[in-house]
Order: sequence, then C-alpha cells, then structure tokens
Amino acid sequence: MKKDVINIYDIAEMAKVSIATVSRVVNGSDKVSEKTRKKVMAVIEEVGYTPNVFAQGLGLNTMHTVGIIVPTISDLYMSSAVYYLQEKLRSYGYDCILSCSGFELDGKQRHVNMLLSKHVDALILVGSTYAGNGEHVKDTDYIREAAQSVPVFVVNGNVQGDDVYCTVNDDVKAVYDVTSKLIEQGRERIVFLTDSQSYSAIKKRKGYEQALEDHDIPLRPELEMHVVNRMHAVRDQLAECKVPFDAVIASNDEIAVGALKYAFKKGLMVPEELAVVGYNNCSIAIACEPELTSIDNHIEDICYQTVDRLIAVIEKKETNIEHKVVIPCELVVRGTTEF
Amino acid sequence: MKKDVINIYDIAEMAKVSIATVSRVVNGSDKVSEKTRKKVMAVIEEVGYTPNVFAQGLGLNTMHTVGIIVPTISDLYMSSAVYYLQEKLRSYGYDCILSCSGFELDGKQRHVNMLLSKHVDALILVGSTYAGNGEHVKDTDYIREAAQSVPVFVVNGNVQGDDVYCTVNDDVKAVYDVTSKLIEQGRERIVFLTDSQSYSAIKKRKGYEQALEDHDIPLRPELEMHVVNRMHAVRDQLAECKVPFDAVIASNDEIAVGALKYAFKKGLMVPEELAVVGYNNCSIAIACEPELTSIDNHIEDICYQTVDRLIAVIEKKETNIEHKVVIPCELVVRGTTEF
DNA sequence: ATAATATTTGTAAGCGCTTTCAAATAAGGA
DNA sequence: TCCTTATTTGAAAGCGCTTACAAATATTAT
Repeated sequence: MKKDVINIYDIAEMAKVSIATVSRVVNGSDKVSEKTRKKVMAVIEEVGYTPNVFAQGLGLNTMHTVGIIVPTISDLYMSSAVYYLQEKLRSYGYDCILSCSGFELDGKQRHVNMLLSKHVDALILVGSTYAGNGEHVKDTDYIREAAQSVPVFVVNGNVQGDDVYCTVNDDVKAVYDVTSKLIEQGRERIVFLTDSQSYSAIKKRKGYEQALEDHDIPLRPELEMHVVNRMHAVRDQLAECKVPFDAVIASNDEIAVGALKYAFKKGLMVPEELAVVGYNNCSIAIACEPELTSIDNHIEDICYQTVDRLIAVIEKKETNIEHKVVIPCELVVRGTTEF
Repeated sequence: MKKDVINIYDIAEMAKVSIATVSRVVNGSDKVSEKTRKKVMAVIEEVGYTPNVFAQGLGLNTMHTVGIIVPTISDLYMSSAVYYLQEKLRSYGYDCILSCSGFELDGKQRHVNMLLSKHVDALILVGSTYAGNGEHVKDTDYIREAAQSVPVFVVNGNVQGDDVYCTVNDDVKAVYDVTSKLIEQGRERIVFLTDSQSYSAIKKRKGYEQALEDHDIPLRPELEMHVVNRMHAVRDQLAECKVPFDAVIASNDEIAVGALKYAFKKGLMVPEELAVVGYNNCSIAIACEPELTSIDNHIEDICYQTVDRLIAVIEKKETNIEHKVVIPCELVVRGTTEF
C-alpha cells in the first residue's frame, strides 16, 4: 500500500548538493545561489517531493495547523463559522484540526488539551463561553491556561488574558435597536427567548432590557424565557405562557421558527398579531413562511477578522494586535415584522 | 509564551528507568512489569507529560489523524456527516483534519494531496463523486491514486479500487418506493428535482424512472428538472414549468422547501394539490409549514459504519473488509404528503 | 543449588528534517 | 597577481521518540 516515499537525501543526491541546501531551497529562505536553487527545484518538481511534516515539525515545532473547537457542528451557525475559518486559514497555508467538544466545560477542557498535545500553532474556540451570572467567571481559566502554550482566539465569546484574542458582535446594540423598533410600532409585550447563558446571549438580553427601560416599559420576567433549542419545544413552551404578547425576539433562527410554529398553531397572523425576529440569518430563516426577519451577525467577517489577527500573531510575532474586535450586526427585514 | 516542555528523558530520569521503558508504558504495549509501570505512570501523571507527536510520528509514521474532505460544510447534510464522523473517530482516539474542497474536481484533488502530505492515516471523502453520464468515470482516478498511499473511505459515493471503501444508501429503492406510493395515490405527474450529477443523484433518478416504468407511466423529460440548490431559485424555476404536475420529489430538503414556496406562491394546497417529498430529513424539513415528508438517509449509521471499517482496516490490518456497504433509507412521513 | 528458560530493562541506531558553524568558493581591492 | 571580505555550500549535531537487539534479572525445572 504505502509507496516508498522519497526524502531529502534522495533529492540531495539527485541534485548533487547537500541536504542542507535542499532544505534551504524548500524553505525558500536563506541565501542560495539562483543556479543551485533552479537545479534543486527541478529535481523536486520532477520527482514530486514533499517534506515529511513530522520531521519538519520536530525541527520547527510547528505544523502549520490550527485547532478549532466548536461545541457542535450540526448547527448552521457553527458550521458556517467553521467553513469560513478553515477557508481563510487555508488561504494562509494552514490546515485545521476540528474538534466538537459538546457544551460542557470538561469536554472543552479535554479537547483543548488534546489539541495542544498535537502541537497546533493556535487555537480557535467558537462561541458559548458560558458567563454564568453575567460576570466574568473562572470557567474560562482553562482558556487562559491554554494561552500559555499557544495563542487562543475566541469567536463570539469574551475572555480576558494575555494571549487570548476575541472577536465579537455588538449584540447589545443589535437587540436594543430591534427592540426599540418594535416598541415604536406600538408593541409592548415583547418576549425574549434564549437557549443559553452564553456571553452573546447575555449581551442580547442586555440590549432587550435596556430598550425596554429606555422606553419606560416595565420588564416582565414571564416574558424573558429560557427555552431548549428545538422548534417544537419552543412552540409548546410559548403556548404555556400565561401573559399575552405581540412580539418575539429569539436568540437564534431555530427558536424564532418555533415561535412561528406557535403562531401557526394558534392561528395568529404574522406579523400583524405577532412579530418575530430571529438571529444569525441562517438558511432556515428563508425556509419558513412568512420568511423570517433576522439579525445577521456577519459571521464571515468575524471569521476573517479572527484569522487575520491569528496569522499576524503567530507569524509576524506582532505584539500590538487588538485583543478584542467588535463586528456590527445587520438587521435583515423579511416578512415576520412590519418594519 | 511557550512554556518549557518536558520530554521522555526527563521522565526517564525522574522515574530512574530508561527512555525505552517510558516509551513502553506510554504506548501501553509490550511487557513492562507492573511495578515499574506504576512508578513511571506516577511520574507522568505528576508532571503531566504528553509525548511529542512529531517525534512519535517520525518513528511510527502515523499521527492518529484522518483527513476528511467535504465539498462544503455549510450544508446540513455535510455538517452532520462531519459531526458524526469526527465524534466516532475521536472515540477511537483519532483526530480529524477537515478540508472543504468545493465541488470542483481540481479542488478535491489538491486537497487530497495536501492531506496526504500531512501523513494522515486514512482519508474520508464525503459525497459528490460525480458520475458523469452514470458510468464509472475516471474523475475518480485521483481517489484510486490516493488509495495507494493510504486507505480511502467514500461516504455516499461509489468508487472502485483496491484500498477504496464505500458506504452508500439504497437511494434507488427509497425513491422507487416513494414514487410508487405517490402513483398509487393517483398522482401521475411527478416532478423529480435534483441539483447535481452525483452518484446518489443518479441513483435517485433511477428509482424514480423505474417506478414510473413499472407503473406504466410515461417518463416526461420536462418533469425531470435540474435546479440550483437555492430555495427561491427552485421556486421560480418550477413556476416556469409548462407542464402541470401534482407531486414533487426533491433530492434534498432545501430543494423541497423551494417547491413548497412555489406552492405557496401559486396558492396551491399542500398536500392536496401538490405533494412534496424531500431528502435527508434535516432540520429544515420541520421548519416549514406543513412540515416536510422526507427520506431519512440515516447519515449517522453511514458515518459509524464508515469509521468502524476504517479502524478495522488501519489498525487490525484486516483484509476482508467489505468494500461497499449499503445502508437503508427510511421514509419519514409529515404534512406534505397524504401517506 | 545450578542450568536452562522466560521476563524485564537498557543501549543505541535510526526516523527526516533544520540549523549552526566551519570550509569552500566567488568577488573585490591593492 | 595576491590577499581580504562577502557569499554559498556542506558536515554534523540535534529535535523526541520507537524499537531491534543485547544485557540483566527473575522464574522454573532438574
């Protein structure tokens, strides 16, 4: 099966130079006379030589690989994040090792350690750094610890630390704005639905609460609901809500569709009787009818920003890279609101 | 940043044994007396030693890593495949390097080579081995070539070759059955929608055509449509169909939802006036209203089957592993049909 | 108790590459 | 032309690990 693989010695011999010279031309660097470079390159091309990554790694202690940890990938938000991240990384010549850790802390911790032991050049953690009560909790200690070995980049999470870099959305503003818009259209009983206590969920809630406050609308705890991330469950949970409501803001599109299903079952007109706003603007948002107004978090921008800074950190050894970058969201208006 | 890393020599010294012994206990294998094993383990635990993968790789020429190549990951089918694959692989102690190659042949080829140069232990290709005219074409030559270096596993594609292993659905039967069911309910003008010429698309079409033939219904070419994989495009394309129709079978759920949107726009009753069947049974199938009847391809089973055989091949060096395994599909009935 | 055998441990030779340092060659100045 | 300096090359020492083989120790049979 394995076909004999040719190594640097073979090339050296064929090109009649030393292995050091071959190594130099392979790595582009250093001073090699144009003549010998051509000669060596010719041989390399001819036999199709690629250096052994292990040996290379042993020497350089890098494999041009970054580890990506997501809680799950069977979720449109996560999968598109992974897609953009790996695409951009590849454009810089880096591969990525993917790891789905689940949502639990110890899973994440384990996966971080596994990736570190693989000698990745950096780590990217996507989403869901639980923030507990809203404070900066020590659940993120393992991230800071990992950052002692390798720079860590957090997508849509907030972690402070020396070699930790975050890229986040301005979720507070996005939800504040859309809530305000609903209020200004005369809706006063706005449900806020979220499925987690993640950093971004907390920001979204803050935007919601702030908007109510600024418009002198009392906050009703019954309208701030915690749901599981499944459409039918959301639908049923809404059906049990005692207090009437005329709008729903959801922390992702799946939950929003659950709200739509609730309206459908109840026979409510959308958006007239119930306005619904989703989040992430993923493909599910246009699968339903009417199509979902959703807040687009520009995940593509977030990922590109993240990778750009990652490369800057690990390659150029730059030191003045921003530790936190905020990407704006954009409201995409469709049929579930009257905007 | 990088903290000093301790190596096998340190452990050997601390445990007062040779590095060979340390290596033995790390690799679990071989004969090491229980006493020394405990002693060494204690030291390892205490200082938290993990072997350097590069050095390990240099010796063993494996890194316990498999490469996964998907055309894209921002697609629910692909992302769940990746999810299940990597989950199962990890349970065997393997990591995976993910690579999104795009749908083009040369992209795939490039990505295969990149992964091979990373010394993966095996390669998994998901979906879309284009089959051209339905024959076994040489677009798959690069796969056979890759299989000379490392065993290759194809999920939902059909490639023959020495070290190539395939796991596929019985799509012919699934579509045959559902088409027959529609016909037996009196529907005669059934549209078949597909977005590709992939191996599985061809099987699906075959099932469709066979069912028509067996029920003496003439095949109408206008009803076999090739569409792009975007809901609105599908909707508009259906609107342009000159021939009337009363059922749609789509090669994935996204396309099926496009058909639903067509019905909605036209004011057609679903399922009474138009029945719709999707494929893959992904979350989008329950986002729409009525919810989509869809053929579940049991991607989880496919992935597990694939990984089980992969491990059997690369670890146990077994030789009588099946080269092709067929996983049955299951029709999940919801509101878009009258089954 | 001693020889013969089985078990455990250690020594040392790679694995393929990078890189320092010295040697060889080319270029420049007198 | 010969000597000094810049440039290009090569020899060799690792990087941290695995593993064949030899040495040492423990076990069993006689």
